[in-house]
Amino acid sequence: MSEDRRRKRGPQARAARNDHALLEAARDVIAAEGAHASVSAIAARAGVGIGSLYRRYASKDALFQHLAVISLDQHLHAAEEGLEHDDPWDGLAHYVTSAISFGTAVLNPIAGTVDITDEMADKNTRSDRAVEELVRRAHDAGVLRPDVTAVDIALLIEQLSRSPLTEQLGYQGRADLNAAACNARSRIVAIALDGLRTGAPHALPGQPPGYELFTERWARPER
Amino acid sequence: MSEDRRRKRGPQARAARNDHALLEAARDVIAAEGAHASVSAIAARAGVGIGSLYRRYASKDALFQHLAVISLDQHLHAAEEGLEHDDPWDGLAHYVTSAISFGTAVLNPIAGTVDITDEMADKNTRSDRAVEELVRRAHDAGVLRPDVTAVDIALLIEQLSRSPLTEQLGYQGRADLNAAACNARSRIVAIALDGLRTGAPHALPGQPPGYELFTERWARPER
DNA sequence: ATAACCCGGAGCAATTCGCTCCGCAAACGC
DNA sequence: GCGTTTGCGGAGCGAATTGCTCCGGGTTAT
Repeated sequence: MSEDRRRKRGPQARAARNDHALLEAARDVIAAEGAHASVSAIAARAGVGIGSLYRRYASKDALFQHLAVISLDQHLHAAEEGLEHDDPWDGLAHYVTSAISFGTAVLNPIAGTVDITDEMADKNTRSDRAVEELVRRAHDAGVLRPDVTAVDIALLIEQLSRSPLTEQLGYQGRADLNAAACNARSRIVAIALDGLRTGAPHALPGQPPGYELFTERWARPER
Repeated sequence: MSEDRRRKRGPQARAARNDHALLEAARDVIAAEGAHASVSAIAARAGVGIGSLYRRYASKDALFQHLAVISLDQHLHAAEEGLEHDDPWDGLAHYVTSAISFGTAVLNPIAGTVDITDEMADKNTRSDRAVEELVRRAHDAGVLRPDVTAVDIALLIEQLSRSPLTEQLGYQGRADLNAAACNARSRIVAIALDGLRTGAPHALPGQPPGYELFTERWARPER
């Protein structure tokens, strides 16, 4: 086990890697289970003991708080990156796919457990503004269907960010299933994006998924 | 409280209504929280005591089992109804919207807790076949984009069936929020359907949603 | 009024939770 | 080489939550 952790030397490097793994694990588990996610599940998914978790974060709430700050940052960053694209559609699509891929999903589930600082509220406002600007640009360019609003897009992102349990199960030593889930999700996102867009459909990414993503215990006849 | 329950007379009528409310509540709560949903949450959402729940179902597992059977029936029924439409697109769209609206979402979360009878596996096979037929018809008619498979659609349905917590919160005496959530969801479904379809976008249903669906505690500046 | 019926929720044992604490292994100074 | 330091993992604690039982109270029919 420690073999994997020694690619960079020193205890500090391992600590940093653990910290990152913890945040990512927390994001995934919360996206799948909501705010009820247990610390032991998060630690297990990160491949870390709960002791290590509590050395870095004073409490579960502190972890969630930190996660909320980070997610808010990522969200704002994705929106601003979108505005940097010259092409209005590319900008909007970049924002939507980014927001879905790192879990904007965590923000709403844990919104009740963290306390929102002024700085966080400010970032939230700024990203809302940026998204509205992205939408306006796309509307003006005629590439986004005119009856879709920024709120529609926000809700779509929230809906598509929630992980089905499949991904969680797939993680435990089943990298193949995890990859299949990523592929399937990217196709769904592409479908939704084409639903937002005016004009002809755009080719779907990846390979068509098979039935393996559905719970195996749910007996599906071989075909 | 009992005033509301006496629209139809007699204890049997009330019992039947309770039973229906229980199943619907279980469906909603599971769609929002997964298989970890607690019986007390289900009973509370149905507006009945836990005693009444346990008079009708021997255990939590029994309730889940019954719910799985019913959902499987509804799912198969929706697919077969879709095949009865003459228009291939209408048939597919009917299936997708139906499957999303009553929670096909419950099936996968609870697949591990129920035991699957031969009859259930058979129904599952039949609905898979029916969906594939729906997809084939739509492909042949050229109304469904050719790179979308039946599995893509199944995964899309699963993703869109999962309820955000908003709806759960909205339920508790906030009919307005619940209606807003339904409206917002129907728009998202319509967007996804347009992403599946070839040709020009189809008008979105309902009214553009506002930000009220996001957790209120997540401070959004009034605009 | 009496009997039959069903509903709701307090309360029980068991499980799960967030969290603390301590024994252990790896890196460092000598 | 050996002690020191540092961070790790997980057994185990009390508290909270869980699935479930059981009984007092209210409603309907007679």
